[in-house]
Amino acid sequence: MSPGEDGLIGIPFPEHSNELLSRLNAQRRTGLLCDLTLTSHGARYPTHRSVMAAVSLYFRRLFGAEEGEDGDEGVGDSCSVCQLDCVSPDALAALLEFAYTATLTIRSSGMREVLKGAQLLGIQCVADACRDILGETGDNPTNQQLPSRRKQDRCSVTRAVSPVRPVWRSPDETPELLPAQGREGHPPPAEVQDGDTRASHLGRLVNGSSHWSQEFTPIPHRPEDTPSEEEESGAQGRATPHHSQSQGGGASAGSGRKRKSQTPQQCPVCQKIIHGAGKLPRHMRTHTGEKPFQCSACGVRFTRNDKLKIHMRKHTGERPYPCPSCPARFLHSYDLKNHLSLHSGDRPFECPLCHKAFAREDHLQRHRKGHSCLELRTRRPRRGTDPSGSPPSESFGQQHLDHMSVAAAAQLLEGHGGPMQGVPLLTGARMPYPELLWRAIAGPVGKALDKAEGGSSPHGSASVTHRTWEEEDEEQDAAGEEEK
DNA sequence: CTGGGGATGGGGCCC
DNA sequence: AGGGCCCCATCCCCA
Repeated sequence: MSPGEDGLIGIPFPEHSNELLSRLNAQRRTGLLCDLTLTSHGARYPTHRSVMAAVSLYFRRLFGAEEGEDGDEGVGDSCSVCQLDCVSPDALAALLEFAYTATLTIRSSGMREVLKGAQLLGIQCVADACRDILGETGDNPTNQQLPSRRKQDRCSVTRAVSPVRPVWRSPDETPELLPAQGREGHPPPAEVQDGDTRASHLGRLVNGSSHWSQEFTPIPHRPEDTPSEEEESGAQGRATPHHSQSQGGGASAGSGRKRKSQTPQQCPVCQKIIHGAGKLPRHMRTHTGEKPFQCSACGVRFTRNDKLKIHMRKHTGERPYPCPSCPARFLHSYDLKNHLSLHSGDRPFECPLCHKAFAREDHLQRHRKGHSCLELRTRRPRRGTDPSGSPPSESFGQQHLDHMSVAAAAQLLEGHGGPMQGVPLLTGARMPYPELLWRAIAGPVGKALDKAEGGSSPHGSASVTHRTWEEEDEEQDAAGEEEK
């Protein structure tokens, strides 16, 4: 892994959004922290402004939470009741349920009312889903879990504002949805189409489908390296990053990164470039923790099916790698390789400092990381130089030479020097998340905390130090001056 | 501290 | 392009 160039790492918590929504819903049901009550024909629905503003463009604009709005015109905190008689109570309840559960549960007979409410309130995905069902299957009562879709004719979308605006008579009065009339700070609807006459009491209403859809139109100037919501969610799951190739004739929105045509793909979480076609989903599971491959014998789960396959050898007793020199058999080919070095007595991995030889490279690394090689610790090299100060063993091949230089640098950062210039060392997902987080924040504050807590990370990984060579140099220099 | 086994994640090759 | 299979490097754990 290329150590995070910017020192930032992403630690996903896939369940967070669900848990958050679930708790908000629980608060709604108990009325806890509810600061907004929606009413419809006498029915009252306690809710949260922030949630409604998040889910509904109407409320976003109502509360002045829309980007670029200063909120001056928004409804102040004093208003707590919003009368929405234009939306039927059942539809309003369904939309609120959707807002807090991400699931729309409605009767087919109420589909049209929900569609109308979704259009009025600017809940685009619900409106789209309702239209799809009404248009495609009409009265399909079974399809109650409606997918969130953005399928629409974006070519016809024009910049539009809320077709309706609330009227607040006083802080204690309830607002009503009325036709927009050029609200200050907002241009009037750029394109007002023939209205839905069913909402007659709202006066001239627009066809909500196009007026709210702009809300979900991809932002053309979105930074190139910022994954969209769709990319994010897709990458967090098993899907590969993608753009819909057919929407709007392709080519336009988002400048169309064509990852699919490129073998290397960048992880949206850790920014690592993953080589190999189809390898990104595999990598993403290291972030999500998803382990879709379960052993049928013992239930242990794995992130990869090839690891499960190897695991199954433990149950079947299969050890496909026999040693030609002894009866030993092994699960892995590299286990056999390690084993063969025992027969040959080869110890090709020699510590350049104490010249102790090891049969395995990782054992050499461990040796050099640990406290066994005192010479390394006393003769600490400057950062960026070969820690040994001498060429490695001649038994090393060139490939090994290259490896050693890299490994040595990694060791310096990992085990002896700490992150270079405070940049956390990204050593891969093998490091537990708390440790990764600790390293991510292990800037000056983290180091100070580290020293204050005896040099241990929050969960006791005392072997991890965050001191840099510069820090040690400074300390040594200071000590030298004190001696003078 | 060391040797050894096993787990994990990335890359290459192939289908 | 996606996935299977394999190898490799690295890490963790235990004796």
